[in-house]
Amino acid sequence: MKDQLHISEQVCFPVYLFAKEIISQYRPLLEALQLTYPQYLVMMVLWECEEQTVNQIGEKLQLDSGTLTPLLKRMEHKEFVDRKRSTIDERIVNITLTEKGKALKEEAASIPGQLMEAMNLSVEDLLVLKNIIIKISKK
Amino acid sequence: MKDQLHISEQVCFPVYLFAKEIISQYRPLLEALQLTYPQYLVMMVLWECEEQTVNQIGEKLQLDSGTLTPLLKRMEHKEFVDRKRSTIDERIVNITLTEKGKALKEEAASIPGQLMEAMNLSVEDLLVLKNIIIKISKK
DNA sequence: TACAATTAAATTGCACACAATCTAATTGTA
DNA sequence: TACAATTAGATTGTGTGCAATTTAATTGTA
Repeated sequence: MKDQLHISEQVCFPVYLFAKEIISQYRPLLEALQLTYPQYLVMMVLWECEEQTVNQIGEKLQLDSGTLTPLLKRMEHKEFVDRKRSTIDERIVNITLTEKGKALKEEAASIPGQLMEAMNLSVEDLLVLKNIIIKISKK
Repeated sequence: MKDQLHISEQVCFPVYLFAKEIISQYRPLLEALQLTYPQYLVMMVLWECEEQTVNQIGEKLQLDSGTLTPLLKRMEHKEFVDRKRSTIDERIVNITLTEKGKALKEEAASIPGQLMEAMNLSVEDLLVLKNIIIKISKK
């Protein structure tokens, strides 16, 4: 039996490396928009629905308040979002897109295509990969 | 044409989520060994070859000195590795396993199996995933 | 042999990521 | 209605991850 504690035998290591590679390919593209990758994910969630609570964003992106609170404050400082505590339930903080945040969507439109080109990926490759991960994750 | 800036259309997001999921499944298993996932990767590299430079470890794991230097210091503090500056070339720091570090391999032997069980993954699933990522990454 | 270029780590600074805890507000229920 | 339980965010602390810079050592070359 092969030694499973061998880096070349690891299956999770390539996933870990690939995820880092993706983010590093996004970095220069997103830098032009003053966004990091997690911030870009938040923007995508907000472009779909312009007002959401911290919790709703966190559920969609699988991030907790310990990550999101400071991240959203940085995005507020860059004037992409507003943070307002709900008057109906004061525990809740509503995140809304600013005009600047909405406008950023146009600039971001070319990012998905640019990324695929940068990584030299085909639509087919990505679909196969995505479907396998979704299939595995769903178990 | 579909809106590519839609979280559900993203291919990279599932990879990012899956990588985080893997690490979170490793966490409780590795905690018993007092290791984090990146530290576990370093240990695997060292179990293969008990003396390596910071650079060699960094190349294998795709991590730079900004990440590795403090990480290795934490591992030194836990007495899993020794850090010794080379006498031949004083720019180089050699990392070696301590006896405690070598012994940890026995305890770690069950981790790969436990992880697959925890994530409910089959060998087939993982091989397919690994091969696709390697194929895509190699382009 | 001087000395510029290169190399290996370390350092600094910023931004996640997450566990654990805390605070304040709301809800459920006796 | 009191009041315990729950909920939403914020905070604290630790550990990556990486860009940029720094320091010290070594190498290449005029």
